[in-house]
Amino acid sequence: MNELEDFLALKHRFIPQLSVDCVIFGFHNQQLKVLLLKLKNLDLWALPGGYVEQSEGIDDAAQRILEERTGLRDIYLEQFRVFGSADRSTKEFIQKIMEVHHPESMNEPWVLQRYVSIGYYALVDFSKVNPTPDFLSEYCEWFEMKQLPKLAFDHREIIQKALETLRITLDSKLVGSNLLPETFTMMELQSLYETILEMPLRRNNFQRKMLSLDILERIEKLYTGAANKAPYLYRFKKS
Amino acid sequence: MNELEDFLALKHRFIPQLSVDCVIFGFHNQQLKVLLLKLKNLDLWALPGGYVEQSEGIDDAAQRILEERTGLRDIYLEQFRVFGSADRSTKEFIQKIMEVHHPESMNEPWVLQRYVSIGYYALVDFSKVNPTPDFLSEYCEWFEMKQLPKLAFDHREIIQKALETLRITLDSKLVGSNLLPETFTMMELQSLYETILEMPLRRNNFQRKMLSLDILERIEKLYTGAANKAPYLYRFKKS
DNA sequence: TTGTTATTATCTCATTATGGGACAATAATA
DNA sequence: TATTATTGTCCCATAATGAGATAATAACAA
Repeated sequence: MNELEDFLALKHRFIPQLSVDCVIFGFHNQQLKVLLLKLKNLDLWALPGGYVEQSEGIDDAAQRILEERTGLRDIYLEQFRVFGSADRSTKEFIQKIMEVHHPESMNEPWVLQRYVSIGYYALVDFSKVNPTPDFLSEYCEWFEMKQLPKLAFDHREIIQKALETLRITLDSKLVGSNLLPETFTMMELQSLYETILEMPLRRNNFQRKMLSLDILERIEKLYTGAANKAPYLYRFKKS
Repeated sequence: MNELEDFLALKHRFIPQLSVDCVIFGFHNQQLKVLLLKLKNLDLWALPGGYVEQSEGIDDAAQRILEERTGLRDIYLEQFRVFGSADRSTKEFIQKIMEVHHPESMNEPWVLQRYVSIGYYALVDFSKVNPTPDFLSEYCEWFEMKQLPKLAFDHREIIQKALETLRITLDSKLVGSNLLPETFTMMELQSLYETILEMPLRRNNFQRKMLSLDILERIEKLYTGAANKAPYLYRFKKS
């Protein structure tokens, strides 16, 4: 547990009582997924998160945390809300975690304090992510939004709010260019929208709308071997 | 300066390095206004702000700050962004303030530290506000958005971001019911929208849109004494 | 009383956007 | 060569929006 001791020793490096939590969205097999960490010795999962260094901007802190968990740089990132109700991180809960990990540090006031957490959501290309646990966790895995495991603190609420924000900004933020691979079919783009919005869309009208935005380039056809007309591949115009 | 000493003595009451800044919008004489504080002994104005108590939710802290500056309770409030770049509050700047106020406290590390600030915007009925300075300020006054004075820190940027957020959420948030008095004419509502959006709107189409939302109740006519047709008064339906 | 004037409240019509069905094109397979 | 499962378009009814035109009316002037 040397890592943990180092961590506690370095407390002056960080802004106290302030954390950053990241909801990392990916899209795979027609489903929206979230990257989560399994906490060591506990039957609980948590969002990738961390603290803000004294000389570090909050967006930089989020990018650093994201890079550590995914291996990716310059990820698409949006601050969406601060979670700071008085009762969100109960001492009892943190205490439970600390007992298992490091009984001596139970009285360490720093980790038992109440935290205000800045919520970010990130959009990543699922296929490019290399999930990496941190020193508090054993695994780092993707979960379907529909089948989230038991989550620590108010992390379920944070994920929910992130999704709501994503829905609202879906049209204005060109979400597809971050969640899909370089090239994709119109059907894949549509099913991404359908998954996020949780509602069916009409093929014809969706295509009309997307093409009218003038943000897509049509590339060659994709021959999948299926017994039907081959769909076009698209990519987002870079501008 | 006893108040200031009390304030510094009570530092353990608050979450360190975290502040709340409120952009309080009002509407008067067809103009959008912001409530600002004149800092004592400095040619600078600042947003109403404060700190979060250890046992207080961040929204509660914002409401408390708002009540202290306006005398109003249960104000309409939205969290809109966190300002936390590494260089936003330079030590030099705070030091300048402290020199004037209280030379002994210059070395007080607490107030010289870097701050992360949660930005809220509030919508209030201009006519009901009783502007009240805090212990760091001499005056508390309304300013037109178009004629802001010299502002401390990054407060001009904070105000700008608040206005942008207000514009984007204008349609979904029924802004009028918070910025206008109980009853108002359609023209007043329209000029509120025009002021926020900074663009002219057409009378006929604006009225059609507003009435179609089914959120307004038409009351009696307003006889102003002007030599023309008297406009109807409206109020927002309560539901 | 009877215009006159400045607004306010509606109406109308063209244009654009959206919802929803229909149909032709086509890649593999029978 | 016909069949099948999709994909890419087209068309039309309806709804929303932009923009001008017209009617109503409160005070005032003649």
